[in-house]
Amino acid sequence: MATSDLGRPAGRTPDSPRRRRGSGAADPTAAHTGASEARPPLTRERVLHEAVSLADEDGLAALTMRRLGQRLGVEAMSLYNHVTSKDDLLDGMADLVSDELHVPVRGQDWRQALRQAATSAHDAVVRHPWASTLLESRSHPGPARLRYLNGVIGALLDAGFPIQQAYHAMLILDSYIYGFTLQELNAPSTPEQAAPAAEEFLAELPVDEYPHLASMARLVMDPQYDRSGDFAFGLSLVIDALERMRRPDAGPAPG
Amino acid sequence: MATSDLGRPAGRTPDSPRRRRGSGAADPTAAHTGASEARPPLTRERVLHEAVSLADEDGLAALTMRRLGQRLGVEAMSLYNHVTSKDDLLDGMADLVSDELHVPVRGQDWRQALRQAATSAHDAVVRHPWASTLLESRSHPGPARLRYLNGVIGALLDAGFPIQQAYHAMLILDSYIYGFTLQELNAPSTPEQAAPAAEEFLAELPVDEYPHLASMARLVMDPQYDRSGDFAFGLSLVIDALERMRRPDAGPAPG
DNA sequence: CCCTGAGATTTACGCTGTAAGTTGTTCCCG
DNA sequence: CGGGAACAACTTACAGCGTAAATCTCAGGG
Repeated sequence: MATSDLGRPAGRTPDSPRRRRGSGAADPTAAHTGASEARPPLTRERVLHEAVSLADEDGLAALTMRRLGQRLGVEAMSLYNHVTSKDDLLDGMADLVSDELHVPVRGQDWRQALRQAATSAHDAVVRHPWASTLLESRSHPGPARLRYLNGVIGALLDAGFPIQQAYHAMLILDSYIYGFTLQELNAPSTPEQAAPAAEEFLAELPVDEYPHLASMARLVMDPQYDRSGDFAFGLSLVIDALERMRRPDAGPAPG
Repeated sequence: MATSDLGRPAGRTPDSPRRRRGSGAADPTAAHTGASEARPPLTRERVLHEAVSLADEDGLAALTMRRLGQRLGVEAMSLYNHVTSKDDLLDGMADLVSDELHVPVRGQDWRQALRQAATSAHDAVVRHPWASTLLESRSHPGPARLRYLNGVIGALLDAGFPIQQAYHAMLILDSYIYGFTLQELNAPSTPEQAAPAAEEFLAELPVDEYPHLASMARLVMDPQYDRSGDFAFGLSLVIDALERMRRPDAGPAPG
């Protein structure tokens, strides 16, 4: 709900849609048709939110303009009054997800701040698995993503990282977050799904040919094994490494 | 060129294509039509290699069955004699790329071995940008990928990592490789492309709203700045962190 | 000689994103 | 109140997609 201005910085120069903002001040949902129970008018926000819901429920492949229109009680082509193309739609969806990320606030311990930011990014992508491909890959970052990036960099600079080190730190951190989450999404998540899948995998695997892989598969398929802390574990390892980059001479566990 | 048996472990149970291997022994390229200059017969390998070339040249979106058939001098439907579906084609392509990765050999220093493996993975994905999405996300890993995974795990176990730590280490390492490379691919690579793009980005960016992001953008768009060592830098940082995980009590720079 | 069977082809279907043209409604201005 | 500009929604159409199903081609074996 937070974001109320999408799509400003990316230029694009479309003809009509994209950004209504400066036009008036009137709430578009309070328009015309007095008490008539006509369907609520389409807005970019409504289109984007419905697209996110559709992708959440049925996957990104199921997000077609026709199906999206159907859910909004409208023909597919009507969507193009609020969105310049499907690509623009995806950009908007990506920024809607970016808006769910925790942006570090000044004055906090930088390690705590980064841990929160990273965890929120991880969680958001888990909530919206289809966004994994979109978040980093869209070449037109929206305002929410810009806010997030600016906040993370700010936290690093505040912590005393020189800008160059901050750049490296962010690169490494984002790589970990993004890469880990993508791997996680490609593995069946819930234990009741994972167990039979792993069973089948191991059954088909030529164990004598890939012995190390097999024993690791056995470890992972153990229902005892709790994977929920894996992300945080690696995250701490990475953040500790960054701290050591910042203060090379300090002891192994700085305070 | 190395791999000569694709697609064994994944089961699949198709009807006719997928694996010919045990059928005879005859080289399929030496078939019939004596000296006639008929086109060489299609094989799964030929189809996969041409698909990789096509994706390398024109991107994954341009890889359609019709265009692929065209390049092979054949109708689209003929491809289905050698590939069960487009998904199967993608699996095969992914494993062809996996075959370019360096598999650690026993007895080597584990840090050196992992560095080589990681670097080869990074380079392979840079060579085949379309593979970034495919490599980790295919749920039917081919033999080349299995070899790679088995080799990396073996290197970690040889180094003395308990299996659980090895699992964490591989998760973190793969996350870094995959995440970094994906980020890298989404940024314009060559300086002559990057400079105007960054210029435009900075020009459109509300600098007072995102000051930290702006100053980092300025750093990165500096033509002086050489990004070629960034991957190796982060990789060493991660590997050092893994070493510290293995030997928590050791000094800061173990050797 | 024809039969067989594998592989190439043809045809067809339902789907996609979206360009272009048409209709309908709302709002502002005189 | 009427006229007309804006614009949202609808309709139609098109080229392209993956692939199921039926058909055609032709070398090799009986």
